Amino acid sequence: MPIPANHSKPVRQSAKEKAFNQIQEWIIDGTLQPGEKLNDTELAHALGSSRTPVRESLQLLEVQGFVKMYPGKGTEVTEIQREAINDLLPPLAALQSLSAELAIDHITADQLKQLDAINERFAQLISSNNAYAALKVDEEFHQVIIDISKNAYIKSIVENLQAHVRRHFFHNSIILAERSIEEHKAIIKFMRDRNKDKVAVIMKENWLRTLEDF
Amino acid sequence: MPIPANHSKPVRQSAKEKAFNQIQEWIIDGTLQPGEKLNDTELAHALGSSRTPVRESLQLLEVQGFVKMYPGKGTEVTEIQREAINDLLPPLAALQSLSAELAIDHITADQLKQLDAINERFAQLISSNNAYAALKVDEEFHQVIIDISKNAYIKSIVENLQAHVRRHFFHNSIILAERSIEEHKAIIKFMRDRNKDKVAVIMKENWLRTLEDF
DNA sequence: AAACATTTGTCCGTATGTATA
DNA sequence: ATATACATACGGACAAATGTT
Repeated sequence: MPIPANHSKPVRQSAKEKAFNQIQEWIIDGTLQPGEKLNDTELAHALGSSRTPVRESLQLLEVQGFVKMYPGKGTEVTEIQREAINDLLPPLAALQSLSAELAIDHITADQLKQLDAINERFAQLISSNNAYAALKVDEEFHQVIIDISKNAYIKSIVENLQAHVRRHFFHNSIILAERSIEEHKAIIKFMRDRNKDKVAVIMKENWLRTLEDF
Repeated sequence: MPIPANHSKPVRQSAKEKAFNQIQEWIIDGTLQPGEKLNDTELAHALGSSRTPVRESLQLLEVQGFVKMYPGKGTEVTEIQREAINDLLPPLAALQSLSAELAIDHITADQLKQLDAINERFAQLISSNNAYAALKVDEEFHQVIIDISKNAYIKSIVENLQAHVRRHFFHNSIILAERSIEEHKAIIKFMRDRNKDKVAVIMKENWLRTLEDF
């Protein structure tokens, strides 16, 4: 009897990881509303675990800025102001821009083609008005560049900031404009040309324009 | 009986905070060596607490990149390669540079004077070869700018990255050159002139030069 | 292969602290 | 102001997982 070869990842998820991922998702998609009070006993019950994994997850979520813990008092989901995006995008733009510059030192022809392919998918989702799927593919595009740039610090910081962007998407209907398609093409072109200055400029614009589009 | 007015901060430090700060300090100053295996029971004993606060602290330290936890196996202090500073400084430089630009929109005359004063202290510590104290005052200089820029995302990210820089100071004897004094003066000048482009450039240089000085 | 030793992961009870009546 | 109710912070014990002999 042939055993299925693609047992992919028997990633045993610890109760803590499960709790973390679930609570984070609930906060991002709005199931848990901004300002909502979080009771660890309740959450533990809802997740079928004890309070410990919930508590540990909440602490990690606090570091990421999704909840605020008032010691001895309570824990609540952080508020989300529309204007917070003004604080969020500039550092994200700066790091993505830097990442693109750094990626130029490592990028291969195959990887450039991969970026082309991702941007194709992105374009199709935009034209079919599938906004959320488009956002996820946009994230993928930028994550590939970050992986290529091989900088673990940037990678983890950007992952965190992008989670916040995703939350704004749900709450304040951020949308990605068609113009991003062309900007992505330009980014790929300048990376192919090994033009650090230009790729940095356009990458920054690509992110900051989201602000102007409000 | 007059009660001392400077009861400074009756900051109730929770056991978790105490554990976190102590362990982080031990890692940064090298008391806990890179690669060292951490046993939470031992640490708890050393800190006079139970495993819970230690465990929670270790999880936060993992997010910050100071330890690595292998589920079910063990926890160890992350290695520190001299070359890691090459990954660390570029994003830090980019964010500090951005922060200086943003600060220009808010900075007051008083705050500019405050920066002058800090740089004076910095210069004295450099000339008296007090390297670690100089590093701390340098951090203070940049933290003031970050506070002025009023961007919570940048603030928390930079705090984390600076903790790593401090660790490199202890392990690989990073030193701050006298040239930093003049660069700080230039930064203050350009902020006074509200010249965003120039302050961004010199701020970035101020951080990246640390790399070149090796 | 199986049982052991060690360390982490989880559970839950209790103490402590905070807010409300 | 005191007491009461409630949620968290912490502690200690048990369970699960890993590596070893």
